[in-house]
Amino acid sequence: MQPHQFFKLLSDETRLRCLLLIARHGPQRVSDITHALQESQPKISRHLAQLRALGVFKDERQGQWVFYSIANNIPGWCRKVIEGMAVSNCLQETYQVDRNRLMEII
Amino acid sequence: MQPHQFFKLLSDETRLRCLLLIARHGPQRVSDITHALQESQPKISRHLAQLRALGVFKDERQGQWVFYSIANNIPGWCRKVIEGMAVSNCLQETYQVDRNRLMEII
DNA sequence: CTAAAATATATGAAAATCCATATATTCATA
DNA sequence: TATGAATATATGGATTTTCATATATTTTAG
Repeated sequence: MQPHQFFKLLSDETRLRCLLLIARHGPQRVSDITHALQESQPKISRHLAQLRALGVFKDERQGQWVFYSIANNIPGWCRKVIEGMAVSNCLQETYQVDRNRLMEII
Repeated sequence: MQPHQFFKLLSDETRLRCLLLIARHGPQRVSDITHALQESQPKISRHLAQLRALGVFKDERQGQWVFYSIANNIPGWCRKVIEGMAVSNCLQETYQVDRNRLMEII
């Protein structure tokens, strides 16, 4: 994965919201992410597929649900960016609202 | 500056090459960046303008030349991403070639 | 000193490409 | 059949790039 490809994933706010949610709350079902972000299911599915296509996410079916999570073999520099974001104060209200909506249902 | 906006800047390889070059070699003239990256002058100029528009770069005219450099008031989390990249092993051959071409002329 | 030429950078306009989204549909599982 | 997830298609819009040219500064010729 080339740096500019990884950053392109982070350049879309929907993908960034998915990533941050999973970075902080672990593996999640598509339906729960869809609810947390209040976006359409196809939209979420497409963005998750992009994150998976570059190896940032992995997916795992469990019965009727598909769980997405951060792939365990992502490069160290990617992990550093993700974790750096999760702890920095750069995160606006949106991201907190997503987390709140998620925590209400899991 | 919102995280996804900053990452969008980094999502273009030309901009990323400009940024890394300046992160590691300090303020540079447009013409020298153009030479190091072997890209057209308008192309470089436009990408530098984007980096400046979001406050990542500042520019300073010195006579006939314009020097671009990293703005001194960028958010800490941006600086961390930039510096993290500069020291990581994520950088491919391209970036090293840019640096070599720059060092031949400065 | 002045006018013209050369150099450095920026920009307007057009073309080409890429991207995100919505809707409808399909696939997979229970 | 009902639910959850993925995909096909169409479309609007954004982004990138190029070409030609404009602007600003410095150098050179007269």
